[in-house]
Amino acid sequence: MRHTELFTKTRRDAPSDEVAKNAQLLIRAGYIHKEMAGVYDLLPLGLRTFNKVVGIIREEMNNIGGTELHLSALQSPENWRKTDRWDDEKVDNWFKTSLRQGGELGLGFTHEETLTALMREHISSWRDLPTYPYQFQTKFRNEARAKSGLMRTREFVMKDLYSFSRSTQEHDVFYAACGDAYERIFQRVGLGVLTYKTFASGGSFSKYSHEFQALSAAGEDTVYVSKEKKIAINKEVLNDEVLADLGVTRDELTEEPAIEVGNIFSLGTRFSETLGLTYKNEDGESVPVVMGSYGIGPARVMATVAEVFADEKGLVWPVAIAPFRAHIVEIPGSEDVKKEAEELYSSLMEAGIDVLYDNRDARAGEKFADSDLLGIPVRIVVSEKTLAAGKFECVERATGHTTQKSVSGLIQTLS
RNA sequence: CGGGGCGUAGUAUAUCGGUAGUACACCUGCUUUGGGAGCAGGAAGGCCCGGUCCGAUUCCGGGCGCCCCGACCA
Repeated sequence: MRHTELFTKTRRDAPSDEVAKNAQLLIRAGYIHKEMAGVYDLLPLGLRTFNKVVGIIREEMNNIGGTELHLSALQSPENWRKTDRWDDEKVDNWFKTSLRQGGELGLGFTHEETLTALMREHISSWRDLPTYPYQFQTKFRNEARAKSGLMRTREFVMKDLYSFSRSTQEHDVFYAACGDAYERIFQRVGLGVLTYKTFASGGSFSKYSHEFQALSAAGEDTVYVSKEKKIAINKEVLNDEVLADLGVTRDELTEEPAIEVGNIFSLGTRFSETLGLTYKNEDGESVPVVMGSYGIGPARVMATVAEVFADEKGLVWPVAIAPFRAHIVEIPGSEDVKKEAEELYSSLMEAGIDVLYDNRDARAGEKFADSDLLGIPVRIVVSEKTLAAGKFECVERATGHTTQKSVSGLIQTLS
């Protein structure tokens, strides 16, 4: 993409109504726009990174047998009344509205009810199980207090997968596989070393659930971590019994703030029993389906990566989720420089490399500052200097490491 | 939802009971061109409603919005 096609502008100043680093940087760099408290738009650059995160999650979900679908955001109260989650006394973060001709509606904050009810049409035999539908879909949560930029918003896309299994044993196998897939996802987006599969409150059907907590000063959660043993426990469930279960002592753990970037949860038969999702087993008996739910918020993942990797100059993206692989920065000079930059841009595009080409007629200082702020992994400078040298200047955003490369050298490095 | 703070051009800010100033961004021209250029000219602003006052952006009341702390966060 040519920079002149990108309508967003960078800002020198951080917005006065944001304190969170993720929001300040993403807004300054033109990745997102704040619509209101807890509600953000994804601008072209932000959408690119968001989609890369989504792509990684999708691949990993498909790899463990997930099947993508898309459920509605508008929810009829019917199923929620059955599970006793419609009443405002029970669930206080509903956005509710009504139909013109009367009748209540809710904007879904999760999808257990809808999907469980819908699966009654498709699951009737043991032969239909297990199955793992998932979606990337907008959730609405009427949070009492939105905060920390993209970390806690009122409208956000969630990848939510729901597992439908024949037995707890079968469920446990998938639960573990999904946990492993989550580890790969966070590894791939660059949060691997920071992210801990964390023991958390399990609810009525299992002793624990697991949260994936990325250690960060910006985190809202508190976890107790053993970095040696790669064990983490949410503060909410820290007690002697948990310590004994996990074979750690309190002394081995340090208290750390962390961001919950994902969670996996065993639901047992709570929803299937309440909503009547059963199957006939091999003996012809009607048995409730065993369920689990598994969530990741791609925008929160994006914000977490922004938060933990940014430096004083701006964003720093891992290659896997950067909006572009490389940033051609043309330092305006003679027509030859322009021609050279255009040719390089064409060559890289033809080689299938995602590249942003800063073809603006602006000064070097401004272009370098913008390039740093955007955080694209590699900057390729085209100028009178590089033209004279016969090679392009190639700078890694994360390290500042600079090399001189030919077109073929660049294509090789960036492919 | 409790407590605190804030609301002035596109952005970030200043001042003031009487003409609202600055920087960046924007428009025009000239110069400049490897780390957010210079000069000249230009366009652009007081969240809403009410009160006090000769006069309110300023003071008072209410509303709305935003931020922070706490509570809350299947």
